[in-house]
Amino acid sequence: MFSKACEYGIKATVHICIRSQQHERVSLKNIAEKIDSPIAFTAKILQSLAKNDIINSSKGAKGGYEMSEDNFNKITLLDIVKAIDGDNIYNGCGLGYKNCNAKKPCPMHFQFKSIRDDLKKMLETTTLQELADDINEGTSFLVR
Amino acid sequence: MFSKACEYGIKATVHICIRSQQHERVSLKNIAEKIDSPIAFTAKILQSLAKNDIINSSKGAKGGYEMSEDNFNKITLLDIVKAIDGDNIYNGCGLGYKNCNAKKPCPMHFQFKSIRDDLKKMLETTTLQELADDINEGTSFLVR
DNA sequence: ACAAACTCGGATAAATTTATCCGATATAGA
DNA sequence: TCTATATCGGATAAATTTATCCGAGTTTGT
Repeated sequence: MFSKACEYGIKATVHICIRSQQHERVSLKNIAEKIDSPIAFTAKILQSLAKNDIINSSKGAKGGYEMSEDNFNKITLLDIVKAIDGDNIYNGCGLGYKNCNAKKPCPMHFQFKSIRDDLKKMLETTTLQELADDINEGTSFLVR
Repeated sequence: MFSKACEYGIKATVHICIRSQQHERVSLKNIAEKIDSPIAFTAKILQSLAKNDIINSSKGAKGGYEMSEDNFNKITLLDIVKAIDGDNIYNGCGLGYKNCNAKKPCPMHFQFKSIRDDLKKMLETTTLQELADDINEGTSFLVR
């Protein structure tokens, strides 16, 4: 469904959000350990999340990544997915046609559209804060 | 969403179904031209569809691919997707965890599950016959 | 029996995604 | 100012997906 880069990006952002709620900055090393991801690859993903203003990064000693409090309930899964995988997964045609629309639909168009719309809606209504809170409450689990 | 191999596989099967409704066998070359796919790559995909009993292949002169009439309304999109991409897209965890379930859910688990279930339901209730009929009626389009 | 028209399947190659390495640069603290 | 600790970012490598090539085998029709 999502690329590995995107999976890592979501996990990382959730972890950063949780720690930022506790006013703690986290290092790349810490993140990669927590979410069990390759460290250097994770660095690239975090860079791109930072460039997209989803997280903030600080260089140097005591540096690391954090999320601004304002962003807790502003950033959604959609922001992350869009930044890493682009919008193809919830906007693109199921058969890969570039010119597929209601006027000239591919055979799967209408069946697919409602699923894509649901997916998009889910992504854009799920905030990082919700995800973090669930984990804090023990309702869901990031680390296995 | 789906791999390119899977997209080609769906398009090819729909085309084969349409021609089989007209009692015509189609060659690899004809299929690849119609669905605008790389011919040799398409051959591999057709081989795997044939091995999964979704289509039948015949070697030699006048050979090619066809679908048995019985299969028109038996084969669904799910059969094709399962044969080519596996079941991960509608069964797998959104964050890639292998041990993600209602008892130990990942942060996206429940939001995702309903979408995956919808996707699976759509795939397993859409038959090749329906797709072919829509095209025959001019309601949808395979060739652009 | 032979030739033409096909698919099969193994070996490669190209493209993309995932992953690693490392020097450059920035920051905190002694 | 110096050192330890971080991220940044460019180069490279490994793995996977996509795509190509071609000889072998099969079938039809002559």
